[in-house]
Amino acid sequence: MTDIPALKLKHQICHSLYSATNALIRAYRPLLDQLGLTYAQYLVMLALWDEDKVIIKSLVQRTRFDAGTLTPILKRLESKQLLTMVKASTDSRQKVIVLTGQGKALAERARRIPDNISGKIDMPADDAQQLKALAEQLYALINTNLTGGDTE
Amino acid sequence: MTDIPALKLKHQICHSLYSATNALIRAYRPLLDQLGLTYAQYLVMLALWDEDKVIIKSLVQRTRFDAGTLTPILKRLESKQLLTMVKASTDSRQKVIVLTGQGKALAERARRIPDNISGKIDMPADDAQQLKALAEQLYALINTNLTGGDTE
DNA sequence: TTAAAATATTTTGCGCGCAAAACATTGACA
DNA sequence: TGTCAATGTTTTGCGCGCAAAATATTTTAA
Repeated sequence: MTDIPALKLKHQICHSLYSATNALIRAYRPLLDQLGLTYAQYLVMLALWDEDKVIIKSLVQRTRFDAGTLTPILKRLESKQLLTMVKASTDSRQKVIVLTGQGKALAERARRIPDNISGKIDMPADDAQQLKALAEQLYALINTNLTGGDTE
Repeated sequence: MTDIPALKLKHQICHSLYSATNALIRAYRPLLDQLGLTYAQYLVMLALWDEDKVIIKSLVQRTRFDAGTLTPILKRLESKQLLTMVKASTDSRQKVIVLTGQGKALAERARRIPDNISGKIDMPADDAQQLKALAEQLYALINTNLTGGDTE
């Protein structure tokens, strides 16, 4: 058709990244279903298993979720009794996220997920690490050059 | 907290991939806004600029979108007068997607987007190519080992 | 001290992303 | 030839993802 090489779908990094990410989320789904979590909820729980009793702003930074995305996710996790949200005593604008016993206990059941996924996908460890490093690099580059001039 | 190294958010490839992909989509947004397209719509248009007059099933394969996702995207592109959907004469279950004049013309305006993005992000070409290759590899691995046994 | 700016979170509105179910049409084959 | 499975597409329902606006609270500074 309109033969502009740069516009070929096959040349787009974004398409490869996009479809790989979606495929990965799909691969997680059957495992996460067993924990009653979505992929996004799993990422939030990972962050909280690392460290809880944190304010939402901190979770926004660590999970890299948008605040407007995070709020309803936290509400759903709260309604599943995995965490509670309490007003901070020092600054009542803030809310502190605290894992419940159930929330902490879920980590044990999540334990086998990483190996399970690795086994399912079977990418050489070196390649996987490199993919991770390059994705991190891309993320960093985008968020550095973010405030560039309007490319009219 | 629950100190299970494999569950550390920082060790998750999936998180790096996920946040890089979302960041990339955000980076595209201001450019695509000028064309009146979303990111997903842009990927579909890329596929159609490569080749149109194809049935939806073919677009599902090439774009790697779910059929249930593609239908409403195509409807929106149709309502923007960029394409039409006509029943196939040979098999009336199928619908053929045909670009309109406007749809084809939009390729010209989209022409500068790839360079514009590259300039904005400024990742070394080698790294970008490797990232693409690894993402493709991951996609292929997931879709190969897809029908594995239920890892109970 | 009070008005205005800053900060933390929530809400709104729209467009995916996808599993599962529903529909429509065609093909197979008894 | 009629039934039934297969195929192509759409619908449904829910959960993000995110920009922009709204809300609540705190800080700043006049």
